[in-house]
Amino acid sequence: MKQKVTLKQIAKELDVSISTVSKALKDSVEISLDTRQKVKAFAKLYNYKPNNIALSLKNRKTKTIGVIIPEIVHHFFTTVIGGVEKVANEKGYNVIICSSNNSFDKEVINMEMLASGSADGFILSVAKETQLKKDYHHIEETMSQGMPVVLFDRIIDEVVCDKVIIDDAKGAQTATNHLLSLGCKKIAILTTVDYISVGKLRTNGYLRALRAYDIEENEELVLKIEDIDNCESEIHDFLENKEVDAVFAVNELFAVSAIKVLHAQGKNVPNDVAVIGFTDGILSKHFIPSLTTISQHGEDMGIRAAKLLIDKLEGDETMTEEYRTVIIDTSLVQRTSTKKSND
Amino acid sequence: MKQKVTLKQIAKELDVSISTVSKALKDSVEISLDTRQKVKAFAKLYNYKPNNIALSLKNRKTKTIGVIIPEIVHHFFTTVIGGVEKVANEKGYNVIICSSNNSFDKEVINMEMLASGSADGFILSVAKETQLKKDYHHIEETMSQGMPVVLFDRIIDEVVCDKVIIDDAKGAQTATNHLLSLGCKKIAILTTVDYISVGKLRTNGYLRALRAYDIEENEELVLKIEDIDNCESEIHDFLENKEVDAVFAVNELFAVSAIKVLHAQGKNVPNDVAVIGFTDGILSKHFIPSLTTISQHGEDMGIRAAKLLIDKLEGDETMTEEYRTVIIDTSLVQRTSTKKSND
DNA sequence: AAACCTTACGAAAACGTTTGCGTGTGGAAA
DNA sequence: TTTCCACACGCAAACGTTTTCGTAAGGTTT
Repeated sequence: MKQKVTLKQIAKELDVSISTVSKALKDSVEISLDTRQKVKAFAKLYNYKPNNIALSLKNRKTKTIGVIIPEIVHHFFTTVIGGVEKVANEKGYNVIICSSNNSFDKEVINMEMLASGSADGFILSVAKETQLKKDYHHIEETMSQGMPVVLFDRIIDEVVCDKVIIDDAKGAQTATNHLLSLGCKKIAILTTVDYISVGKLRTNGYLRALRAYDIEENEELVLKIEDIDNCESEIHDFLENKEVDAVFAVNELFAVSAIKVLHAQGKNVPNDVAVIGFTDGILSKHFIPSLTTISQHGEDMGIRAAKLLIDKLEGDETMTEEYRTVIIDTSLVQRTSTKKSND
Repeated sequence: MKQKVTLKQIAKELDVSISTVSKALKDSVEISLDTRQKVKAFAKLYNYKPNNIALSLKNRKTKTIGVIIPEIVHHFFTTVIGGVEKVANEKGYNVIICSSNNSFDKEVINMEMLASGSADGFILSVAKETQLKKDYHHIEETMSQGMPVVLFDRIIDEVVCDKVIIDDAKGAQTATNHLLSLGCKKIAILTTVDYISVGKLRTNGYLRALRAYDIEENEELVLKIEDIDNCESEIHDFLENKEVDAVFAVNELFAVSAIKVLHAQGKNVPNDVAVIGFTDGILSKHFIPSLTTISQHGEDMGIRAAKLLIDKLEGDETMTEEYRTVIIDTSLVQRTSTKKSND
C-alpha cells in the first residue's frame, strides 16, 4: 500500500534537500527554474499534498471552525450549519461538527477536545442542560485561551462574546399580532419550560402583544411543555374543554400536534381555530394544512455567525476586544393554518 | 490574553526538562514521586491539555473520522451521522462532517482536504453528480494512500471497499407486497431517474414484486422524477385521469406530494388509494394521514459503518485486504396511509 | 577503595512543514 | 591573479509531543 508522500521522500529521490523541494513547490526565485520544474513534475506525479497537521502545528492555526449544536437530527440546526459551511468553504476553512446531544458533559468534552488543537474558534448553541445548570466555565476557559466563540440561537447573556440571534420576543409578537389582526381573542400559547431561553423570550413576546391589544393575560391559556416526546398528550389535556380561537406554538412539532388534537376534537383549522408556528421546517411546508410560521432564517444565522468568527480569527489583535450581537430578522410566512386577513 | 500552556512552559517554570514533565504527567516510575506530584499540581493549575495537533503529527493518526454526505439538511443523513457519532465517541474518535452538496467537485475537494492530515478514514455517501459522472478517482486515490473508506447508502459497485447498505430492492418489494396483500392491483411507483442507484434498485424491487404476483408491468404506472423541487406538479400530471388504487413512493416527499395531489383530485387516502413511502422521517411520522413506510434504520447504518471503519483503522495490517458489505434490514412501519390488512 | 547498581533525570530524535541565513561554486570585474 | 557578487542550494530551528537511551549522583557490595 502506497503511503502518503512527503517532502523528505521527494527530496531523497531527487537528491536535493527538503528545503529545496519546499521552496521549489512554492516557486521561490531562490531555486533555479530547472530544479523547480523537476520538483513540481515529481510532486504532481506522486500526488503530493502538504500535510495539514504539520502545517497546523507550524502555523499554530488549523483553519478549522468547530461547530457544536445540541442536536444533529434537527432541521433548524442543519440549516445553520449549511450557512456556516458556505462561508467557511469560501474562506478556506474546514468545519467540524459535534453534537452535544443536549448534554452538558458532552458539550464540555467536545469543546475541550476541539479546543486542544483541532479548531481555531467555535460556533456554539448551548445544550439544554447547560442552560439549566448555568455552568459556562468551558466557554470562558476557551475564550481566555484566545479562541473566539460565537454563540447563536440558544445563547447565554452572562457570557460576553459575539452572538447571533433572532429577536425571539419580536417574532413571537409578530406571530401573536397576526392572530390578533385576524380577529382572534382567545389565543393559547404552547411553549417550553422557562429555562430554555428562546422559549421564555417567545412567551414574553406573546404576552407583550396581548397587552398591546389590551387583552388580559390568562394563565389558563399558557402551556409550558417539559417532555417534548410526549407533547401530544399534554396538549390534548390542555386543550380539552377549552374555548380558544387560536394557538401559537413555539415550534413546529407543538403546532402540528395541536392541529391533530384539534382535529380529534372536531375543530377545523383554520376555520374554527387558527394555528401559527415558529421555525420554518419541513413539517410546516408540507403539513396539511400547511403552517403559517415565523421563519428564523437559519442559513442566514449560520452565514453571519461564520463571518463574525472569521473576522475575529483574521482580524488584528486590536479589535479583538469588541463584541457584536447580530440580530437576524424573522419573517412571517403565511400559509393555510391561519385564515387570510381579507376573508 | 492567556495562551495555551505547553510542556515547555511548565518545564521552564519548574526548572526541569520537558521530558521530565511529560513523564511525570504519565506517572512514569522513572520520575520521583515528589517531582511527579509537583508537576501534576502545576499542570492542573494551569489547565494543561496536550496539544492534539502535535500528537497527531507524532502518532501519524488523528483519531478523527471524516464523514462526507450529499446533503446536511436531510433527515436520513443526520440520523446516520447520529449513529456514527455514537460509536466514534465511545471509541475516542472525533467526527468531521462535510457536505458535498451533491457536487462532484465539492466532494473531491472535501475529501482531499480531509485526506491530507485531518482524518484517518472516511465514511461516505456519494453525491448525485458523482454517480452520474462515474468518476471515482478521489476515492481510489484516498484508499491507495492507506486510508480506509466505508461507503454507505449511495454506494458504488465499481469501488472495492467496505460498504453499508440496505437491500433497497428487497425493501421496495416488501412495500409493494404489502400493497398487493391489501388487494391493490394498480400500483403506481414514483421514483427517481435511473442514475441514482437507490432509486433504480427500488424500482427493480417494485417490478419484482409485481412479477411474483403475475401482474404485468405497465410503464404508464412508472414515474421517474428528475426535478425534486418540482415534483408535485409532475405527480399531478402523472396521476391525472389515471386509475390507480395504490402508490409506492421511493421517498417521503414524493409520498406526501402524492397524497396532496390525490386529495385535490377528490380521492381519499387510504380508502380510495393506499400510499406507502420509503425512509422513516419526520414527515412520515407526523403527516395526516401518517405514512406507512419502509424504515431504513439510519442510525444503525451509521453505527455499523463506524464500526467497520474503526475495525479497519485499529486492526492489524494483515486483515486490511478484506472487505465487507453489511446489509441493514429494512422494516415495514405500518401507519394509516395504507388500509389495515384485517379491515 | 574499586566495581557495580539504582535512582532520577536530561538529551535528542522523530513526526512534516516553512523560512531565515549561511555557504560553496562559478563567473565577472579589477 | 585576486576580489567580489550572484546564484542555487543546504542547514537548522521552530511548532508540541513522546520515547529511547545515556548519564550523573549516590549508595551498596566486594
